[in-house]
Amino acid sequence: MSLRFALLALLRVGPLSGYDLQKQFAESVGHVWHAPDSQIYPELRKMEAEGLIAAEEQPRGERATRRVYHVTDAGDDAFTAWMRTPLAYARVRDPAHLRAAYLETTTPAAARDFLHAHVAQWESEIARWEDELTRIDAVENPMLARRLAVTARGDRDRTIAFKRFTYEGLVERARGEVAWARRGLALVDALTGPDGAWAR
Amino acid sequence: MSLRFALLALLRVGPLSGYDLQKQFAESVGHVWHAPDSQIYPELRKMEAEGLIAAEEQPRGERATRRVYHVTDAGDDAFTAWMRTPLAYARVRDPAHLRAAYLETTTPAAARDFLHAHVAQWESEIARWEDELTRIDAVENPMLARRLAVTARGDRDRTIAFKRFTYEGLVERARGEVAWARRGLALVDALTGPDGAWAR
DNA sequence: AGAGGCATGTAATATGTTACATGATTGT
DNA sequence: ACAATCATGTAACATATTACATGCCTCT
Repeated sequence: MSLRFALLALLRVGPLSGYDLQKQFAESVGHVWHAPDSQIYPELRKMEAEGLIAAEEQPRGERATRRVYHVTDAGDDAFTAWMRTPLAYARVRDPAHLRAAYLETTTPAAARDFLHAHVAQWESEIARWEDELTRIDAVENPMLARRLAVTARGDRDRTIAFKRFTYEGLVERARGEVAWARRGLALVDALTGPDGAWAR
Repeated sequence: MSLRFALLALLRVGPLSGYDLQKQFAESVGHVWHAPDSQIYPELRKMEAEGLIAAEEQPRGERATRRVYHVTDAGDDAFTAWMRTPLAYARVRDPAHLRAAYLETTTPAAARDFLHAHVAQWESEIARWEDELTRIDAVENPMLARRLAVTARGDRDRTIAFKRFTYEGLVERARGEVAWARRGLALVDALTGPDGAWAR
């Protein structure tokens, strides 16, 4: 359900072809809401059918065409309406915490592997998001630059402020995950005997 | 994919009917991995077809029967194998952070509503999980009590320790969400003019 | 002529959500 | 007799994942 609003958010900045959209997606909203190309193209068609966006076909070379999408008034309304609607929170469904709850059923080695992987996973996400943060500060992100170009002076600070707010939140959450997993590693150590098996 | 392992984790403690399982689920693993009844019953049938669990039909009154499931050796193997397998991390897909990234496109009032709802959402989760934590300490949780009853003395501490570890992690993460949203509220205040609209 | 990127998808499968449906049994 | 709760699902739909498929255009 959120995918279409992520797409609308990008298209509201200016028209884009499906391909461009998909590329930009990966390096902006994609950090927050991942979607593969194979989901984006069909969703664009559906949104077109529902009148939220419209395509302009542009010739590309002799035979090929590309479809450049723009947001319709209906699409704009749908987006702003969504922004005013309470979010539907999904129930918790978290594989890492599910596994954590049963770590005593496996070996200390497997428990450590899991926790190390958790640290690595979130550290790599932190790296991506911090990278985004520095690019936000430098206004290097292509999508953000386009956005700021069409944005009135007074709005720029807000746009940047909420981007920073968003990514800082993600980074902090990820740091929490890392800290949690490290505490888990300490716990495994504390529960392990000198022979490497669980202490008795 | 994780649902079946959540179910196996519960059934490994001892046989349960689909109904009992579903009830216990809601107040143990369900805090970590939510699933509605309508997903549990079919999954049990699938797991039975795959030989991970087996059902024993018990008469209930004159006409009715209940199917009591237990874990087979194959199911036990599947569970321990899963515990040793690296977790597949899903890509980030987070509606709240998606919306946060575009808060400048709505009114300050709508932004505040969203952030207040975020605080409320996570505070209610915190309450549930902290409740679980006190019940873990009191060994009041029926599922945990059953589990400890079939668990050798030395394993009890570990079982409890990892449960605590899991729920503490959830609570901390949720606290992070609350703190983040509160910072967002302060940010909205800072960006709002005396007329209640965005400052220019 | 060939590589790399532009451009757009389909198909099959898995997973999850929502709403609906039905009837038996037990305790009051 | 009736309510609560035990007990087990089906159907329809929405969403997401993975793998595969196809062909043009531009630059070297």
